[in-house]
Amino acid sequence: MLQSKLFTKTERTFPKDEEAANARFLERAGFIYKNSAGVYSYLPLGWRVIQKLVAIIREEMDAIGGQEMFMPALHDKRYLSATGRWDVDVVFKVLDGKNPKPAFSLSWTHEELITELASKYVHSYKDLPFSAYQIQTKFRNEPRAKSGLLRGREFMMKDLYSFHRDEEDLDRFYDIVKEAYFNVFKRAGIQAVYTLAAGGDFTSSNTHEFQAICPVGEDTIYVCSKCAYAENKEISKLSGGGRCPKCEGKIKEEKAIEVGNIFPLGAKYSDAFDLRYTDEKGEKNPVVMGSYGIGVSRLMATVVEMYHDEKGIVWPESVAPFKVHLLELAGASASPAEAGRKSAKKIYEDLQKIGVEVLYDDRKASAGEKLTDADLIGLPFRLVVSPKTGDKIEVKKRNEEITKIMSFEEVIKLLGN
RNA sequence: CGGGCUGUCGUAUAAUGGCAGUAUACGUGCUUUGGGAGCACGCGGCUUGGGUUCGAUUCCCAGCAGCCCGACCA
Repeated sequence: MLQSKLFTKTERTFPKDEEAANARFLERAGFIYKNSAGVYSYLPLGWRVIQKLVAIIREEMDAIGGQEMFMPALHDKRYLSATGRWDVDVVFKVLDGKNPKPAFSLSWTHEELITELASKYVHSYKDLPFSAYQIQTKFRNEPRAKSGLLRGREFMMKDLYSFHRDEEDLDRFYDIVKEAYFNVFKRAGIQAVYTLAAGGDFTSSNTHEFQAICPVGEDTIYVCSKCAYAENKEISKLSGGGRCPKCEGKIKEEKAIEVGNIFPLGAKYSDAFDLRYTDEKGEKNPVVMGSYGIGVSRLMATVVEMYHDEKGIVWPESVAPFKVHLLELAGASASPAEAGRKSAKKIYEDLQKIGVEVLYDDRKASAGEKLTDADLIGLPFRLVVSPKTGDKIEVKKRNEEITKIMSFEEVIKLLGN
């Protein structure tokens, strides 16, 4: 992509009032735009990051047999009424201009919808198990949106739902999802702690959360410094300085961001929508369900919280909007052929040919501005072409201080893996 | 929802009960070019409503909005 064509621009200053690093950097660098508190637009750079995360999540969900689908954001009142969740505080209710009372809500979760639609197709034990997921917008009227993308009123979520004949089969799949989730977070550069937690409005069972330890996190967890066993403070009887119930290791209290969770739902939703199957003996049984969420936009914010320095974001390669930031400093394109060197434009085109994603800063701007922007935007590799580099290219990794001078062939070798 | 802080050009800020200034961004021109270049000219602003006052961007009250703390939080 040509940076001169990118319609967004970086700001010279941080947004006032914002304290969370993800809000400060993502807004300043032009990844997101705040329309209202907790309501954001994803701009071209930010949307590419979301797409990288979505691709990772999709691969891991597909790998465990999850079937991708897409459900409505507009929910008829009958769905939430069936489970008593119509009057939950966070529900946005929609007036349609004719009916004086709201008859629809905006999607805050999809258990009701998928359970009802599953009841159309599931009749026999032969139809089980299966799982389906979607990546969609959730709306929750949070009493206090905060910390940039960490707690929004509108946000993006991957939600997976699984359907089983009994608890044993649910438990089996639960562990499979657990491993898939660890893969997702690891690939995104996030080390997550598997944490025992409560189920809130979703289930009365204990649940598990994937917590990224981080000072701006809203949750408090107790985690064993030896075996990483963890419990959320909201249900825990542990305390900081205590001993781990599993291995006697020392328990530490940590602030953490909940980046994902997995819930055993039992038959709560199946009962509400009469989702039952006939077993081998001809008897009808309720379908046992699980639901599994990953906050995609929150995950993006978490990556920024984990990977930034005073100059800007330091994207892990797996989720960076582009792999390479190619800077052409003034004078470099004066007469490349004459000087016997490859023009920045040619380098840009050749890298694209071999599939390297490049943001090419072809703007008429000072060296200082381009270098500062490169640090702020934070792509993994910075290539500089200038009169000083001659027929070579200067290469710097965003997460390292050293710069190297390389030939184009050496750059290809470095990037082409 | 309770508490606190804050609302001034696009952005970030200053001052002020009576002409609202600076930086940057933006436009034009010229000169520049390795860590947010220089000069000149230009464009552009006081959150809304009420009150006090001869006069309010400024003081007071309320609303709205944003951030932070708390409550809440799959």
